[in-house]
Amino acid sequence: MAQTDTETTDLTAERLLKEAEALFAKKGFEGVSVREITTRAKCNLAAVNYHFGNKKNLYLEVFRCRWVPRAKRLQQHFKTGLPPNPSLQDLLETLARAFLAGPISDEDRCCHFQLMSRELGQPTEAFDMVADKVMQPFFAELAQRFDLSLGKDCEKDALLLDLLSVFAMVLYFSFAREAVTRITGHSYDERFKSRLVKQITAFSLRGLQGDPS
Amino acid sequence: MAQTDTETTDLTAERLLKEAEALFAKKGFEGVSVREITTRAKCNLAAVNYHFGNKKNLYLEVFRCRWVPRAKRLQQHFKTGLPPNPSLQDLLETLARAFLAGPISDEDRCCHFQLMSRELGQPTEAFDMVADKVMQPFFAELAQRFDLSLGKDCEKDALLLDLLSVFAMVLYFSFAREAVTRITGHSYDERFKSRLVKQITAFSLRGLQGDPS
DNA sequence: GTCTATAGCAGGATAGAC
DNA sequence: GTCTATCCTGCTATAGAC
Repeated sequence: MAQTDTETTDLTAERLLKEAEALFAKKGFEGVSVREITTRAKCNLAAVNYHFGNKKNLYLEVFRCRWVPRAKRLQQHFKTGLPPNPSLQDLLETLARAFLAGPISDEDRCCHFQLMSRELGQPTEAFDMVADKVMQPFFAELAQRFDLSLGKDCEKDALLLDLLSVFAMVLYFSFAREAVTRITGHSYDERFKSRLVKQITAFSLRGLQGDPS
Repeated sequence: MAQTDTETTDLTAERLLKEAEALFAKKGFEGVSVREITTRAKCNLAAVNYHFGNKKNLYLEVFRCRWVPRAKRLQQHFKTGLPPNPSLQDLLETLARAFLAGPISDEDRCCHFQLMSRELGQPTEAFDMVADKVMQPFFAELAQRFDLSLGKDCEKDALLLDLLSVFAMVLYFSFAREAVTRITGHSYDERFKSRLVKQITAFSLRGLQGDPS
């Protein structure tokens, strides 16, 4: 019912955003044509320019309207999935599971991390938004939570590098599926994804605290 | 002196490969035009088609003639950098240092990992070559070396996942420099790169063996 | 808000002179 | 082996009918 003026009930624009996201993730900004996007979205070639002004702005809106909200949802899922007084292992396992096997479709997950890794390697304007709205606040919050569980002997700097290391694994196992499959021989079924969550949890738990016993 | 017939003294082709690699790494295959490559290589537009047939084949030759040899050099540097009876820490530190601060220019290093991460996320024909000629043999060799240092209680499967986890960090800290800089506030000077080597070594050492004491 | 039609340009590739 | 000139396709973006 109540809707802002910028986000009216515009099914065409929604379809465009959806298809554009999938294609940008798969082929990159330059690898996709407006024609391909509009064809897939079953609308007219001119629709991109009408709704978003130009191709580049469509790309930015994909991040604004789809990527950032999904990232927030994943963060939320992590938070609500935590037990009351989470141990370090709880934190790591809930985190890994939220990102690797969280409450979104596998297709969306691939899409999400593909777009992310493209921006990580080749930052554009979208990266600024992601860094400000998603990465910085989330890492700040994570740092706090882990700080509590780790005791007092860790400097801020070291903790951030540790968190980045954990994040590196999450990202790698999400976006380099083909390579992981080649090396390990496993395909990404539910069983293997669960195995990966355990791997990241166990490896990081030891990595973070040194001695688990 | 002795030269194969496919790799004659062709300075233009060399320049093309060099400039093409830098541009493909920076902007991706679709983001670069043949015109841009030939302009940078200070040669004629037709040179790409004359020497390599077409743009796609130039991309493949970049991997064949530059990427794979560089990867082999890095692997070699890792091997010769190891002490006679390497401990687990020796293995990890030498490995991390070879890739993060090894015997190539920083420009080449960025280039190398950018191309790699593009192929990891979006495998093309080049990925097959890299997987067969570089990844598979290197991981097999690493698995052997780490197996010796770790004792008998590790299954092959778990070891591979551990190695992939280490590799995930190496890759992430190499190709996501912008994000790492935003989160940590550090720029990639020699000091910070050394810090990263220590981080990966220490984190992985604990992650791999559980109890460092 | 959606369409067709098209302007205007940049892209990869090639032919043929030198 | 290198050049110029050019073909032709495909692209983004826009104008204007409906």
